[in-house]
Amino acid sequence: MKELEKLKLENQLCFPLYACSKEIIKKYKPFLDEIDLTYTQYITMIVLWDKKEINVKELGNYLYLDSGTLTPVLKKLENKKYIKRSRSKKDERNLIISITEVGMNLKNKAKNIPSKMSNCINLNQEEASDLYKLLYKMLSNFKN
Amino acid sequence: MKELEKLKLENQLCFPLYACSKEIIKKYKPFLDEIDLTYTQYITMIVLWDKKEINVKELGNYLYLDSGTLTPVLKKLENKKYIKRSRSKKDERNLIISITEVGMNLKNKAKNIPSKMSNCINLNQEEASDLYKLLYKMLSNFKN
DNA sequence: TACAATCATATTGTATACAATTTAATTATA
DNA sequence: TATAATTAAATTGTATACAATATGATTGTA
Repeated sequence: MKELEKLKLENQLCFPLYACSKEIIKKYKPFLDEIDLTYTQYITMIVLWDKKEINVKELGNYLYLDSGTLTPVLKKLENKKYIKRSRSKKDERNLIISITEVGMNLKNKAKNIPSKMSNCINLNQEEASDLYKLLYKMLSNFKN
Repeated sequence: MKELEKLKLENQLCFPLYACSKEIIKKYKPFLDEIDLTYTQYITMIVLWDKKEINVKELGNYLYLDSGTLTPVLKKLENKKYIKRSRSKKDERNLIISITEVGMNLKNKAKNIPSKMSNCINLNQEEASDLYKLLYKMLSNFKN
């Protein structure tokens, strides 16, 4: 393909990635509205439902987000009483995020969201699995 | 898979899509900095390099963006003299975006960006092609 | 032809993202 | 052990995104 051909929207891999990501996140909205979470807040809670306790840096490693994004998100989740923010006593630089009981209870309300989302995506099991593998292969390259 | 298993970051298709999209856009940054464009401005210019003239609604259909996002982006591109914004005489509701000569000249400076980006992605031709097809299959489902 | 409905864009408000910088704490080292 | 270097979060500034609403133009229709 010529250089100028490659410079078209339909010939760039990044564009459908960017558009798909946004469109799927829009599909989440009605489900997430029911439990009063944004997508970013949702993926944060997903990590916390699993880990219970984590500092901002580690959380950012999981989510590919930095403190500039996470600080305001975490403050909002704290206002909603889903998490607590407290400094580590061992190392005062670290902010420990821990899930509250209210936050833990939210998991039960969220548990059917993945199934609902699967229904919004027109890929079969195999296609979804292929896509998943390709995306994680790319992601592995970006780590660090 | 159990419902609660699905509620993990590594079991949701949307998350790697969201993370990959952001990480690739970050990879564009040094190349786009050289021609003083953000990613959103870049994909806007890509459409204009091809179409030369288009209204906001149509542009939004290509980019999966609405006027709330595009209006400020287009004003910035106009400030940089890459495009002109003018109302259609046939239908004053339509804002016609047209590329300037300066804007058209930018295409030459941008033409090697796709090749540079390909080098940042650790997928071979076949994998990239598979990924591309899966993403466009998903996207087709979101149109409208 | 009034005027209701629709349409295209702009505006407002909220929530990310992220680069760059700042602040405060900890660690390494002269 | 002072202090330089490093680290973790927070802050600042800029640029999206998008829902909801407003505005002005056009179209459909009673």
